[in-house]
Amino acid sequence: MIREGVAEVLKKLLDTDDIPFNIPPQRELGDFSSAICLSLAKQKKRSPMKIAQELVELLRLRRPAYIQEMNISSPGYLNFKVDWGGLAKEIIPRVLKEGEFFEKPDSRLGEKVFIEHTSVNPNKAMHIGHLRNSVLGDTIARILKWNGFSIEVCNYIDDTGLQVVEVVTALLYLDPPYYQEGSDFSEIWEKAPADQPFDYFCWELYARFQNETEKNPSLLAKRETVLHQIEGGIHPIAGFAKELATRIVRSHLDTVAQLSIFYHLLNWESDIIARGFWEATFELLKEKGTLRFETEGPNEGCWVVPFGGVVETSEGMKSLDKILVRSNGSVTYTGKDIAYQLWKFGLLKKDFLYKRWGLQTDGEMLWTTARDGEPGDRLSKKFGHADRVINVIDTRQSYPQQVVVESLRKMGFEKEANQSIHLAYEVVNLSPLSARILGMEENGEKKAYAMSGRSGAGVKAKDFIQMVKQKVIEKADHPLEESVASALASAAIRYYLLKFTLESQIVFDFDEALKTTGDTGIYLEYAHARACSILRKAKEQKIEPEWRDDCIPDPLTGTEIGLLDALSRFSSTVIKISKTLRASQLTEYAFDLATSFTHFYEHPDPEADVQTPFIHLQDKGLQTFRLSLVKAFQIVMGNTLNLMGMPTLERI
RNA sequence: GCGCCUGUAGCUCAGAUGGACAGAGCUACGGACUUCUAAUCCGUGGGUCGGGGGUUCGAAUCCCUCCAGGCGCGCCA
Repeated sequence: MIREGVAEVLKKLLDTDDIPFNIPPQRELGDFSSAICLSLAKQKKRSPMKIAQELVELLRLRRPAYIQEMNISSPGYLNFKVDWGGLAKEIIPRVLKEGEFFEKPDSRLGEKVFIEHTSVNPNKAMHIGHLRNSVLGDTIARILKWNGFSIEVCNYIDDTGLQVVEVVTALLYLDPPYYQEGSDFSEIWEKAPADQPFDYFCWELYARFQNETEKNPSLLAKRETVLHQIEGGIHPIAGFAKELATRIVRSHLDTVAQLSIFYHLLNWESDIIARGFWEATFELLKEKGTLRFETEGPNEGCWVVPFGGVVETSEGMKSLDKILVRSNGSVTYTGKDIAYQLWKFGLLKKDFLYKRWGLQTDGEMLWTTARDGEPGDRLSKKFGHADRVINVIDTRQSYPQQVVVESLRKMGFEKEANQSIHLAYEVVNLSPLSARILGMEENGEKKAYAMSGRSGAGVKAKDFIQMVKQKVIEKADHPLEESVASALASAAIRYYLLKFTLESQIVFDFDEALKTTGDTGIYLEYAHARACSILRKAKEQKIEPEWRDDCIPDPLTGTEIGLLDALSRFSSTVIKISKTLRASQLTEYAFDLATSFTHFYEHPDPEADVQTPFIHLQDKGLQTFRLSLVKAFQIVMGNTLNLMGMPTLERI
């Protein structure tokens, strides 16, 4: 609010886009400053001090909002002192009045952002690495929605991939009774024990299958058969696989719902195949001249997108070109992904059929693509046809994602290619200690151990949620209600998974992840609940302050100013993140906001020997001001927590 | 071999567009609860920002190079 006002005036005066701001070394110089004159000195061929002097003169005439005083310091810094009283007069009543809509941008009708996240293979339980994906995607969706975009969140279900095939094969043929052609699968389903979650059962089964194939290669032949039966879509095993995947998807949805993560649509790969997306894409690719059929070389007999031909590497000759259709005629994952990306933008003349999956715990309907669904044009809502597409996928898939985007570009869909965003993040690994706790083999040198569904190595998401909940209960100094413990666990986990930058690999360590003090989601919840408690106590004592502009003290104390400053940075922070898509910038802000409040709470009068609780203040004007500031904090903190998908507890 | 990412305090990490003496949490040590919530707060200690060059009035930030680590370069997904 403050800096933006100054920046606006400076931009007009200087005809520049970028106005950098920073904090001066001494508080006496100003509340913030800019080194813009230093960087302009060269191009204007004048001394920075001269430019600064002139600018200050001009700025005094324009009077940017909330600026009390300006000065310059050597070698040419512009320093600004904020009129904190003036800011308080503007911001506090506005927060109180606007509540959850405080600083919310107008909706940008017509701008639709499609976000795909989670997309876990439906053949085993989720682990904490998958959670990072879901939490990132969900948070970005919330932030973009707040910024006025129309959003559609989708979870892609790869139900025809090898991973599902292997679990199906394992369930049918690893242990007796084995599947007999024509049987109704009831005996097969009974193999899953009733006292264990189905996704956990499959987690172990999948890992076991990997081991068993080494001893018993005939299983690989079985796998091959099952693969074709599922791909064909007609054999009863295809139906069985779909049912298995469906059960796992339910488990996944149940898992992420514990962290308040919901979707609009489930997209099944089997439907992409069944609805002929690939055939349409294949025609389009050929029509646009994007594809090449190889008649010689290592890719002989394949349809490829050229990306640099054949090169020599230390491992021999390799092709940089991307194969979309194998020599046996089958389509690769990247091929299907291009088709899917085209659909997301509404560039494909094919569509899914849709039906309702069910109501989610947030009260919203979840839709799914389905063979027996309705055509999209008969629905009240329209899926796909996005202006921008964000795919939340870990960084290991950067190359194939790039291929998808460049293929769109080669097809002439330049605009759509530019609006295709791969939100890449580093994976979650395990610390040596965590790996040891999980019973993984360590080689004693590595700093991080990759989780692996194949070997069954990893911290399962639901286990982790339960552990954090247990820890929260242990660490509390009073008994916690069940719902409060769950809410705190959810907040702690989301915060932990969001606070790292996208490029930062999370080396998961139980001690670190289970922390309940300091820079954690618990701290944020505690600050919010504390504000609620103050307001509740005040109400109980019949103190219900009515805001008046003349209640603003002069001068304000340092901690009051710190809190006002944090409140004023809310909107610019959220707007910035809608561009950078970096959720860690929101946790950073949230922690700063909570810290500012806690400091204000602990030391409202930092210079005084005694700190008087707000509800005991004799000065009713001051009491009104401080309680209003508490209320304003509680609202903005609540809004911030909502954007991160974290609960807003009124008491802990 | 080529490409991408990372290296900041004992540990885990922030430092968008280059700005004034580099920040936080944890840990260690010393303090503060008859009080609006101590899952908190205050204080102390702790750093040649991987090394070396360069650009610049100014570099953790940009360029080059070297070192160390991770990932990718499948007719897997």
